[in-house]
Amino acid sequence: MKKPGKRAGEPSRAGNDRSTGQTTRYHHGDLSGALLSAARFILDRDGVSALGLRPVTRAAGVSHTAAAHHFGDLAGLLSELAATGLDELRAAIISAAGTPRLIAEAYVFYALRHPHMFELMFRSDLIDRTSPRYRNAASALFAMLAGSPEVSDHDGQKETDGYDSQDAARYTAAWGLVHGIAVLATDGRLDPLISRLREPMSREDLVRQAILSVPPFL
Amino acid sequence: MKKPGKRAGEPSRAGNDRSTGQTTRYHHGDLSGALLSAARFILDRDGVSALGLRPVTRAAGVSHTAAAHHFGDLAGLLSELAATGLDELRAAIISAAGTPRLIAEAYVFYALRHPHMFELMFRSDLIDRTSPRYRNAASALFAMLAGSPEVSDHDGQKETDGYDSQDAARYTAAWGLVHGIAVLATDGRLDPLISRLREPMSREDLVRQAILSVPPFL
DNA sequence: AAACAAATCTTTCCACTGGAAAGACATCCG
DNA sequence: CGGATGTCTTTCCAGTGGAAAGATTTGTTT
Repeated sequence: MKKPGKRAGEPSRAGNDRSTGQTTRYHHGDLSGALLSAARFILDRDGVSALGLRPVTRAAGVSHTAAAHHFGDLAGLLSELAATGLDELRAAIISAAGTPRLIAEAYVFYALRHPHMFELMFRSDLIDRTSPRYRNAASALFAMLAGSPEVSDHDGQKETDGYDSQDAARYTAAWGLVHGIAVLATDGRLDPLISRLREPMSREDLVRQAILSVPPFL
Repeated sequence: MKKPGKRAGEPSRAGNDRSTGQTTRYHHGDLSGALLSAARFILDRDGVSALGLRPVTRAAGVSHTAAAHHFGDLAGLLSELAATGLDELRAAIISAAGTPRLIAEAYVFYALRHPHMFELMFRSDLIDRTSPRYRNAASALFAMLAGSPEVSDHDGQKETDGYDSQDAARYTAAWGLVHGIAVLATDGRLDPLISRLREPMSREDLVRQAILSVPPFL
């Protein structure tokens, strides 16, 4: 019943590879990396909904179950991909470091430059937030936005009581503001408003003005 | 090749109905309504990801293609469902009418009370935003949040030049703030922060304080 | 070097999805 | 009564993610 088949071909080569003249071996060498870059390519081009297990593995030239060994399941793969996005966002914020206003702009503009990645980063239904890779990237990013809770020095041993209520409230408001603007802008929710503007304005200009219109960011 | 089959049964009854003793007729009578309430029930209980064509139709006791005639496709059904959510949100805002701060709270608290519906309302990949029902509900809601652009009276005939830039910026910021807080809160993104709070606080309290921490809402 | 163990990828299969196409049934309208 | 029309069902199809087991390469141990 089982055909060992494998139509006649070079015995030491496995998959037919596309575009490159490289001979694809049975063991890919760096399949997880290849899958991640294939996924990134598809994400940027076709959006989150195109990030299937089969499309991605097909683009990498392997069978659709090949990813399981490296990432467990689709959510595992997407979690790592999303984590790289969180790292990119954090890097963008760091390089724009300075005033809160610049940080806010960096957050929103990253989303505008990478709308699909930004969407993926917060699609909790697609990713596994408990994945270590994602957890670390997420807490690193949000620690940068909020700062760490103050540490009190008790007899030389440092310990923290956690965030102050007012700080937490301000942090929530700030994050909510930039995140909300980013979500609305990347989802095209502001376009009806933009099209009814007295004098024309780009998305970028509108969100910049919006950030500037909030007193703490002035 | 085709078996007219239909195993022996009562000739004038079509589907086996569940729970109720009602005899389900071939023509349902109000299938679109039944599908919408079944979808709403599933949405509230199991979340957006459970909103499949087959689960919903199954719950309504009809075949999985029965919805096509009424809604076209799944996106059509979900668009109508999301539109009812937009209407609910608008109603909540109206009933809380008054200060901008109360409007902001109404927006966020509706999301906290109906997190799955709130998610669906803004899942552009699942719904058809060009659907008339959704379009109307959306513009009605957002017109209420932003108000209409000022009308200038030119010789008795009213006309509008569109929104002023500053108004649009403030509107974007306000909407972004409440929307962002709602998204982050309903998605559990604030929970790590809450758990590290010095004195314990509920989600509701945190978002309320967050809104209050923004000067325009004071 | 040979034998064995472990890692990596493929094949095959399964349950599930949304939708197209066509048939069956009910109701309305002349 | 007799279509015509609207409504629902049956059947089929191309997809999806993943489980299970086989094939193949690499590493490890003797």
